[in-house]
Amino acid sequence: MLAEPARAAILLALMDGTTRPAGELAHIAGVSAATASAHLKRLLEGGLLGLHEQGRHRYFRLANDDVAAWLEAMALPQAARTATVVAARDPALCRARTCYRHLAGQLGVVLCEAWLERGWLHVGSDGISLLSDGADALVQAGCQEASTQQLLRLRGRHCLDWTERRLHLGGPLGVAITGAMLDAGWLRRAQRNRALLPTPDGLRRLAELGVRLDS
Amino acid sequence: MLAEPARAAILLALMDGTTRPAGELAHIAGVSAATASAHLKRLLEGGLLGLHEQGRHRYFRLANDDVAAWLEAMALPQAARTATVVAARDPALCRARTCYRHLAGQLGVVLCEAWLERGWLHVGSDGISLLSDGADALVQAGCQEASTQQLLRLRGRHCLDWTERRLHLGGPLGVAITGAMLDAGWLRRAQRNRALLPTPDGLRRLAELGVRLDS
DNA sequence: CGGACGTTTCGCTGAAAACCGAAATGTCTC
DNA sequence: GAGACATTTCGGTTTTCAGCGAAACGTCCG
Repeated sequence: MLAEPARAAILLALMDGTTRPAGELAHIAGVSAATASAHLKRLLEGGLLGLHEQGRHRYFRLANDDVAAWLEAMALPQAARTATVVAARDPALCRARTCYRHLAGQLGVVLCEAWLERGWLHVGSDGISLLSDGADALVQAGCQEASTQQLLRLRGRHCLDWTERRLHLGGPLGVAITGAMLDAGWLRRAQRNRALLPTPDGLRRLAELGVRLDS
Repeated sequence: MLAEPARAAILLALMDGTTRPAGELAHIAGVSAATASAHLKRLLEGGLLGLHEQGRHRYFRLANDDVAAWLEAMALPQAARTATVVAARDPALCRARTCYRHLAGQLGVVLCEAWLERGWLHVGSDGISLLSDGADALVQAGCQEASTQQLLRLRGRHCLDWTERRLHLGGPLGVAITGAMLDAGWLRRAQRNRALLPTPDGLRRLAELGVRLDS
């Protein structure tokens, strides 16, 4: 499936969680609409893509979080070679970005590390869970959008960061926490790419929670 | 690389950590020696295989643990469909087996779970480490082959089990612990497949370390 | 209704590569 | 040194499939 450059380009373009019509994906992949249509059909039948039809448009997205995690894992060996190049090109992308739908980059790694240290995150055999101390702290710091009940139920998983080469928090729990921070205005999505820009207020709140960026 | 069934079969055959000559791999993949030779050349140049030449034989193996982990990750979606079939076919394989070179199956999952519970394993952002309590217990239980100094330095990583659907201990630390248990005679390799057979003595020792199999 | 637009289907071409048999290479054994 | 064996290289055939243009289909808009 990923052996074809055109298909890889399509999947890569969707890895930020966006939803795009067929024509745009054809342009991104650099092939004709007819060719792209054939690829999209195969990816759809292979269960890698999801589809949302609306009028004469057909919007494609990754099928689910598992697919995104799988693609991240697949891309690791290749990314190891070009990681330095990517990192040097965009510092913002290196500091904080979305890894599909959860927080990655320096900020993601530091958060995972700090909260493990404080005992807010617990690693069990069924995944990573957020303990009540952590959930309470998150809400008290102003992240009211986070539903404590929900956060305690969700489980996360480790995800290897291809710029930092260290673990950060992914899975449903990671997605929920990242979403709550976006809703609370701590982070803002960049227009151009997958970068996440911390707001001044967000930086302050995160520091209260033990998440400090060196630079 | 994996798009070709013949190449996939070759890699799959080497995933148990074995080392096999070209002719055998050709037979396993169901292609002629000439075809297999071409595939092996590509896999070698691609850095996926390692080579050990001995006389007129050329023995191939996976290049390193990273490749094995990568293949495991690749195979996950497919394994999910056929997992039940495989599990039903061989109970021994389901209880304990090698996942490349570390312990997997029920025994691997239970070990990881129990030692996390006891605080012998610690999950940090740089991987999973064995704390001195755990290393001491392992040696005291009779696993003298384990070098305490070395074990404390090594780091492990989570590995998702495709029969149990839960996490177990992989990475260099997992390999070292599994190797020590094999050397100590707690486990024995099966002839036919990747199964690991616990010896009566091994079962007793493992139970002392909190690793109990239900059945 | 009719034209513009996004998308898919169809028919076809060309290039990549998987595959095999035969021959060549290198190694072991007698 | 001769023959058996494992493996690779070479030459050639066949299969596979990405890719495109043209046509067909369905939707939106005036």
